[in-house]
Amino acid sequence: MSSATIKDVAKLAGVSPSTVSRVLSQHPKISPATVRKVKEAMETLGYHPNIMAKSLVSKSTQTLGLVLPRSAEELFINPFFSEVLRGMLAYANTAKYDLLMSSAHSQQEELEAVNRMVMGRRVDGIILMAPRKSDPIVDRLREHDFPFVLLGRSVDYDDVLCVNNDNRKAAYDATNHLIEQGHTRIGYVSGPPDLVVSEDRLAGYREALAEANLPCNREWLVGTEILEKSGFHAISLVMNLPERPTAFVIADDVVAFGLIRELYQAGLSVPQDVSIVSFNNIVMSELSNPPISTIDIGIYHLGYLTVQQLIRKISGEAITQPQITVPHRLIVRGSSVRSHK
Amino acid sequence: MSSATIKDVAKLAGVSPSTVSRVLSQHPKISPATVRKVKEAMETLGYHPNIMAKSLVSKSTQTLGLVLPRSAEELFINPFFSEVLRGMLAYANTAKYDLLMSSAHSQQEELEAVNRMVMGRRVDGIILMAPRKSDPIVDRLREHDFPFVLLGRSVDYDDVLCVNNDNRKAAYDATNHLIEQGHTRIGYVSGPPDLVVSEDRLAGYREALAEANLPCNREWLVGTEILEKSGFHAISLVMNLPERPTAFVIADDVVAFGLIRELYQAGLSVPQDVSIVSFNNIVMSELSNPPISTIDIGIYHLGYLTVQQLIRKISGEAITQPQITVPHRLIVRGSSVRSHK
DNA sequence: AAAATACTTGAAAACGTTATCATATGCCGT
DNA sequence: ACGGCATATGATAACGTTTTCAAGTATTTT
Repeated sequence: MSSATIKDVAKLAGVSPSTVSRVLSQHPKISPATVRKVKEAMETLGYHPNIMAKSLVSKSTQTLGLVLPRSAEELFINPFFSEVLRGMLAYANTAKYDLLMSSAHSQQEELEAVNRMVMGRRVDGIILMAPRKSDPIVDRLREHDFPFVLLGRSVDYDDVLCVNNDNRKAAYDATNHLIEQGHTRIGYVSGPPDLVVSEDRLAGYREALAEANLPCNREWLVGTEILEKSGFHAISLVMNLPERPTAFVIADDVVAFGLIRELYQAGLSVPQDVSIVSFNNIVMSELSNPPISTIDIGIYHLGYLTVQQLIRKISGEAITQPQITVPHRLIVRGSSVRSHK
Repeated sequence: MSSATIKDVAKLAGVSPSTVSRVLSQHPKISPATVRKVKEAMETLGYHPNIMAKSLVSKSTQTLGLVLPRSAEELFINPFFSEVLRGMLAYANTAKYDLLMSSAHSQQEELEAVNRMVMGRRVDGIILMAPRKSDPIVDRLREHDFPFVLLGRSVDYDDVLCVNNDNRKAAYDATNHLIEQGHTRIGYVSGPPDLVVSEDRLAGYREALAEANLPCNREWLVGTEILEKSGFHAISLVMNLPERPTAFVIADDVVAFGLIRELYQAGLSVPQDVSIVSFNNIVMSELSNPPISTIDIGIYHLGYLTVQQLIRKISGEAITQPQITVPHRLIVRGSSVRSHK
């Protein structure tokens, strides 16, 4: 039951394939009568254009590539990912684009996947998530002048499209909030250290402390992976220090969840003994006990705008602002304010 | 900078395009010397095959379609989705398949997306998530004899491929666990009512109650959407009844989170006043306070096996078992056991 | 040593579209 | 009424692969 081709439609409608193609692409100079005939024929045959053939000649696939970074395991478990994907799909959908996803377990596979997509002309543009410092793939795509957009900040070039938060400022705000609550010993639990975002946030944290003339003890810097479990031991180490922090800025809500639980088991409670501010404002941060104070970074928007920028680039629209910053805002909840001091 | 074609490679290597194609597809009868020459040429030209052209003639795209249901908003916010996607991508990756995602806001769009993918020969097979009772898309794909797999149970046909849990038994187990803890008034908070899975779980819940000769009060059945917020009001209603439940089976961990918080705000605590068992075992259910007792349904596996089945079907392998059931297991945590009775 | 057989390569036709160019028809101005 | 000019359609050549068929060369068989 192989599907009908443009020729079948042409034959049934009594016109040439060219005419059918013109009807398909809504060519202006075509008589209403013919349009009707052709559409009728398409209907009765259940015709749908073969996208491969179409792409082959028109060189446009209406598809965007999304290669998941090799740290996908971490990302995935985090609701951050589904939310950003939701934003991406939302815009893609309005522009009639689809998303082609590929996952990679190693940098080698990552490069292969990009090559398959890009060089194989399988996608019109590509989205790169969570860039590391100086990513070879970025260089590659830049050389080939292939449309792509970074979800995150570009370290090396300032002409590449990217959509990002002001992570430095966000961490600065988070830290400042804790300072305003009267904390003087504030720790930091970071994400994967080679991610650009981790670096930026650490900088903002440091800046806020410096500005308030507060100490930034190396021992209070927990360098955990984004997965919640890995940080556990580190946390107990920190909390057993003679001079232990009374508050933490945490790079991710999921990590915060783990931390709260860990502290609870150690007999410490949030926010009475330790205050907490984290990042992302995932749905469950509001439902936690206590609810988690967090920086809402507009994840959905991040995804939405990323795709919007990419599609603009592909359509050849002039891009006035290659680097977009999505605003963040601090949401204060129970984890960082003690009801009765 | 348009990329090199197979002809360019052929010219540089001094052979015919056919030969290059044969090298590409690892044809057996081709001399080692030629292979070397051709590979060299491909290397220097940075050649990558054009997948569109390849698919056009070979009629295989190495791509699987995933159309997100119109209730995607709900699904997405739930970590369930990223986990199942992770499993899907993992297997797809090993088999060198990519995933083409499309989101739909209405049933109309859903059908369009499937048509674009299937009739446009853009994918080799398609994954359908969270099927509703008697889905027209299933009928359609069946008619066309197009490879597809259901993540969930097929209500109407027993020859369609599907990967599922024994949701009836899972709910039965969850309910039984609460009964064993001594509860006699057990409520149920369900997911979207038109989903097959909701129906199955409700049945299991009822069965367990009936078997234990316990009442199944209609007023204790909270029909919430899967999003955590919607259930709030309903819950307060239930808890204000003269004869209120002392335990709940909850269709989803995220809903459980919301419920615990809501109860807490009403001055009730878990598990002292109300016990809870839910479904999915998302990462955060372990990190909750108290940790949530839940049925682990093997989400990752669900996704992994779904793609495995689909690819088997596509490859024409004989499928002995069209319907696969992924085992579940009850994980007892703090939300359902009172430390000191 | 001739014939049969195996192995390796090339030429050309397909796959289902779009796009360019040419052609036929009807209409207008003079 | 006739050359010119829109307007609507058709023929044909791409697009970059794979695949079938045939042919050329090397190797074996009798």
